[in-house]
Amino acid sequence: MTVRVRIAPSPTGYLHVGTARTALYNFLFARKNNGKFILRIEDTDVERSSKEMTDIIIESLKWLKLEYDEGPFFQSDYFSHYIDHIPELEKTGGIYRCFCTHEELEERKNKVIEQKKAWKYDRKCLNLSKEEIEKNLQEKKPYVWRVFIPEGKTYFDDLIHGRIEKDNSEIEDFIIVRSDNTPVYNFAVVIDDYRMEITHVIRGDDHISNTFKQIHIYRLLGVKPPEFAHLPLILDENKAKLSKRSGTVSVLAFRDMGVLPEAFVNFIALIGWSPGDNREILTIDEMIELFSFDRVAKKGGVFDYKKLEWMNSKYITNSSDEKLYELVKPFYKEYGIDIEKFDKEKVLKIIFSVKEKARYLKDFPYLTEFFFNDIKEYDKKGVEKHFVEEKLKHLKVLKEELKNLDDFSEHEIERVFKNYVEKTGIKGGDIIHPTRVALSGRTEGPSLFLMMEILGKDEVLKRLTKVLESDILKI
RNA sequence: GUCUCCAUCGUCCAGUGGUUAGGACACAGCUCUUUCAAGGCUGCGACACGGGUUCAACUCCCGUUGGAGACGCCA
Repeated sequence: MTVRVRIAPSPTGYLHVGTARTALYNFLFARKNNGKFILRIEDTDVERSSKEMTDIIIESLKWLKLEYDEGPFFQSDYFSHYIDHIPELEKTGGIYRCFCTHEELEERKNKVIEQKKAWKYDRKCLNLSKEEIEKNLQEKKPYVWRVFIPEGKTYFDDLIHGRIEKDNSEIEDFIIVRSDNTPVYNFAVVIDDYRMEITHVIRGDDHISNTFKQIHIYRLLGVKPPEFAHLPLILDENKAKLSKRSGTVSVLAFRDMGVLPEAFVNFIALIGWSPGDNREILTIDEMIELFSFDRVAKKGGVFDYKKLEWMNSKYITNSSDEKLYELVKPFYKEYGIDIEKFDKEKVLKIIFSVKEKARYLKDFPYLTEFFFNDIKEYDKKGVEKHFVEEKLKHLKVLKEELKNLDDFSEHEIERVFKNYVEKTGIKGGDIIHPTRVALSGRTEGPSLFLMMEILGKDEVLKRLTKVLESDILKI
């Protein structure tokens, strides 16, 4: 039997980090087993669902490169299919009409809660006589369909947790069809998973309590339930379920701050799963190769932004300059720099010069701004510390030596500096720091000699002259 | 409150009866060096508690405590 799994987000918000990881594990499991990975949009809540959100989900999945084999399917396209199963379910005697109104329910519920007891539907409509039902129907009283839960125990063997069991007395006669004749989630899921021949339901463990209910629907349908794998949740720093309140949870927000999709996928894969050894950096193919449910943790894991940052910086340094060039382009644009207007070879060198320092793609423009624009202001502390008479006088001499340098390359420049230091006996820093501030306005940045090579002889001399002849000295 | 799930460094993972309990992030320090959010090295730091089972428990069982999740005509 071919493995068929699905990711079933509801388009009521952005694609959540947790949903992304669930999608990833589904994807890995499908690829590992040569199965199919299917996208199904759970939009039975018509009021809260929207087209825009659906597009965002698809875009997010695309960005993560979690390509689905089938879909997207929309539950709203199948409303009638779900309801079609009602007569057959009714025949089993396992479901019944409930005419209780919200108000009645609320009232009875409050009474029970006042007594500090757990509320469960009290089955008021379970034993309605045929006549009463007919009468209600005649009066066009709205009703919902509920599933009758018999005595006994409900259990399933979870691929991650092992057997999970619950006494049926803890499960209420839940609703599967609303009074407006639309299916409620638990019902739609079962019908869809059945209809789509889903073999493995891989989802967050916040669905465990739903699973018990769904098993009863399968029972009434006379269908064997799929395998279940309930993933531990992703937590925030307070160890609560990661939610909008916790901070950034939208997958696209990570893209927009310059996280590489490969880094993101690698990072979330490792929350709740391990390749079996101490590897941290893995390609998607390695993950597919190594994926298995017995390497999935039972315990929820905290989303550690610092580690994501570290991992992203690793991926950035390991990316080629050419690839980075394309990735970084929009971030420069947003910063007001059109890198395409500059010599590409030069830009590639610029990217190379800082890629080990960047944590996010969005760091690049700031880190390299002085290559593209004139220096607007010099770091105050740097000026105080390095633009002092005795250091600048060396700078003046050095400038002349640089002027005579024909091969303005990193190594030749370095040689000039080394020679000068040797000749005069001053410390390297005494000349290097002032130069850096003069050329970039900053006290930190890429390797100085490489920076000078990239800037080019003319620009270097120009910037040095500007400092040496300006009134910065008189501060 | 009821039910369910869970429990190794601050965090993410290894460890499946006998280990000096391992790696990574973070943190601290040292170092390299021309700076740095980079590199290198070192350090700090955990088996929640109590009972069993066993020659032997971080590992198995039970309980306690703690945490989380679910308790919608939401998904």
